[in-house]
Amino acid sequence: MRLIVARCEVAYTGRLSTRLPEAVRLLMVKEDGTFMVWSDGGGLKVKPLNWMTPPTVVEPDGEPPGRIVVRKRAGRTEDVLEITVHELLSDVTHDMGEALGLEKDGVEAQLQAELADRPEALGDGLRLVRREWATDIGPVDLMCRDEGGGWVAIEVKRVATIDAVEQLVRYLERIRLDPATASCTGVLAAQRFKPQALTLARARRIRCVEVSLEELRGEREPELTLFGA
Amino acid sequence: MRLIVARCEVAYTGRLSTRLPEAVRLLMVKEDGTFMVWSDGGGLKVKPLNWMTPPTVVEPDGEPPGRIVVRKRAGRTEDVLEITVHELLSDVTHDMGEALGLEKDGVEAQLQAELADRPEALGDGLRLVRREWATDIGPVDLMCRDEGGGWVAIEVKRVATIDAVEQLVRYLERIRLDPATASCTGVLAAQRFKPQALTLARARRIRCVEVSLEELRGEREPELTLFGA
DNA sequence: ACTTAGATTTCGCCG
DNA sequence: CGGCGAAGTCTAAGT
Repeated sequence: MRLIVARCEVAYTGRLSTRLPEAVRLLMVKEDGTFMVWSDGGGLKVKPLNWMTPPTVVEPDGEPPGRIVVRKRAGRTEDVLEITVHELLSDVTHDMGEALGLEKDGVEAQLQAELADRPEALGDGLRLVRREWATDIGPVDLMCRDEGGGWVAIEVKRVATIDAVEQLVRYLERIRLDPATASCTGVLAAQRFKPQALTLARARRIRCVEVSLEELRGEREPELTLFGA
Repeated sequence: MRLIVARCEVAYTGRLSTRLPEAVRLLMVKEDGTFMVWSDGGGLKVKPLNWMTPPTVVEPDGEPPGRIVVRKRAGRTEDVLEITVHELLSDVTHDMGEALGLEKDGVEAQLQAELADRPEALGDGLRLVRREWATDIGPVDLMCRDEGGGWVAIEVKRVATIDAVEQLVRYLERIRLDPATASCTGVLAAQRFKPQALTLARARRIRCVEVSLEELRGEREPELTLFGA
């Protein structure tokens, strides 16, 4: 990885056009060809001011002179990042070797897996029939049956937005076309609910259940929050 | 800005839990308190492996010893980034001073502005009534009237997805509740249309019009593409 | 190669 | 401060 600190201006043209006035910035060039421009503040926090993902071509390869140009083919057009260097303050390269990937735990997939193991957390007597139940517009996360044998389609989200409600409604439309599942009801399960989602869900007769990984894993008492009827 | 290169392991607990095995990585600490962990490759390109946005507390402040802990209050819980340093390879700080913001040109706001100036690009005789026409669930981008005086609600997107169609349909539902605009029709304008969006738009009787900034600005001939009827 | 959906999305705007 | 919607979203997975 190469780290260049320089007083410079930056111009980008591609999907849009941007310009950065002269200031001291960090130019970060990763081994894979990723190129990024960072400032110390300026509103953006975790996102670079400008960037280009591989495959990139950087000119020139050697000492940074007055100008660095990064290019990339993007369909029929070309993306160009043009850096005018006014003063070079630092230029170091570090060999960082191989890096193993990031292990994650707690994303939506885990939530779905836990709910598949304990569907009763979403309603008394619920039994799992299938994960990823196919419809012709995509799979519903969980398909269950309740105590009375009724079908229940379940959509799982980390954060439930208005779009999640619409998505489940679309699935239900399709599922109910089949006489065998014509009376299927819908449940939206999420760690967090946006108010608009709750409002729309009520109008669409979707039941909402707030869940948490800790509770599902039995680390906490299940203080189930049910919205709507 | 402080740049630390070190062989280290990283553990994060917060909204989820992650772990990074021992390897050489870049620790980037911005003046505003943003903390990031970078590797040279590893799949992720423009996103850090781990990060924490301000306000953060970093312990300790001085020389990085065997351990660096970054903390942040996040509602009722706490986010923690714990870095075990096995070997310090570099630790430099650069004063980057003030940096002016990024000037952008070509995003959705521009597209909406151009269409507000030339609504006829979306249909013969269209005249703008108001931008950001308010409904009780949010504003429609453009409200127009056609040659016959009929109302036309227009949603502008850079890329039109199925969600954009749903959004416009929700607006139309509300607009049509008012007898004065009960016959309002809908137009979805975008630079690019996803196939699913076109299919759903046809079913929902939303007209789709492909537009481009260049054409709207008169830099190219308007070779209008109309989808559906 | 293209499309779809999730993300510790991030980020800006407006209430 | 919190909700809402755009983003050069980015990224991974499926087709």
